[in-house]
Amino acid sequence: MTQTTRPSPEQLLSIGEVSERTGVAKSALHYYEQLGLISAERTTGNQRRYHRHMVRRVSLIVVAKRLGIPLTDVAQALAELPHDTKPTTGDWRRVSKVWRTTLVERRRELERLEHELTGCIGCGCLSMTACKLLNPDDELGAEGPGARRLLGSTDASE
Amino acid sequence: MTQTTRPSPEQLLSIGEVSERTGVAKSALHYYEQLGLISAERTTGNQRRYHRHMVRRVSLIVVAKRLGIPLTDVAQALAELPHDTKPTTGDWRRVSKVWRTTLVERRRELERLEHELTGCIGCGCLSMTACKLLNPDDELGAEGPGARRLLGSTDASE
DNA sequence: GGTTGAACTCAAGTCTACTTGAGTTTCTAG
DNA sequence: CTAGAAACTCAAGTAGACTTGAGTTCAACC
Repeated sequence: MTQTTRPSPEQLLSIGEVSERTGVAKSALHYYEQLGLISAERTTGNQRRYHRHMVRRVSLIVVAKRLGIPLTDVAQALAELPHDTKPTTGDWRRVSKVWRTTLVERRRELERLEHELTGCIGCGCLSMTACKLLNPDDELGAEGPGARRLLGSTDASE
Repeated sequence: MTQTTRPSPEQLLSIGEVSERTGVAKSALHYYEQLGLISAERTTGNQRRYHRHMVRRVSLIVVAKRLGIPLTDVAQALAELPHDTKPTTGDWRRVSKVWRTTLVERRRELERLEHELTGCIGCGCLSMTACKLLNPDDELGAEGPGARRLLGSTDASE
């Protein structure tokens, strides 16, 4: 890649267009801008004009939301991307890696829970103490607050 | 299982104890009760006394929250469990199944995203149109709002 | 050049999920 | 019996993520 793109007009998008393409309400786009997640140029008449690459940022925000990642975290991740210029492959790569790590962590958590639930259903242990999912209280209660078993001990890494 | 438990006093728990065992703040427990997610008996002096099985309900609530499931949905799932008596294996089994379905769905979604991101990282396609994750706009924009590619085409089956 | 749809700003409102505070009562250990 | 910890209720506040509304300005087509 690194195709030497000429400084073309790079057709800018209005907020309405970005909203349509991403499925995100205009008001939400305003909000994201307030939080510094996205940005836009302005016409002489003060209307927003988005670079095409902003659509990608918005898409990533949507994904993150879908995964329950708070906007502040998203902001952190996106902070690595330049607002003003088209992000390079390397830029995206960095962000992708961070994202992927988050995804993998979440998936692991889900799998753990899924496994435990499956176990419960399979073994019919639900009524008694053997079930890890539903009985984190008895053995673990003494260790202090927090449903450790349930949440998995994701202590450090996060 | 199905061990014929005598109608023992079944040591009831105070709100403080439930809070400690589950790691959920007392105020949150009050709140959950308001929403009908949990319930408790009362002493003659009007203090809450929880049955042990309520700890499990709370634990499930915690899990659901962790998965980003809104409390209203949790309420629906828990609606199948009796408040007043100890849920039977069958009761839990039903809830577990619903839960597991949700888990599986979420995990699939994550995996899809993970896969796409991995592809992006692996092939270095991020700069151009081939990347499904970051380019849902160009080809799909014409189809109307919504980041379809990103969210996966969760049309029918699920 | 006028009108109409799209945008703009800024303040306020909404919804979820709780937390905090005030003032009061109950429980439990000494 | 009494002091202090723990609970209780009810109202109000908070934080995140937006939406809604009011009043105003642009932009684009006929």
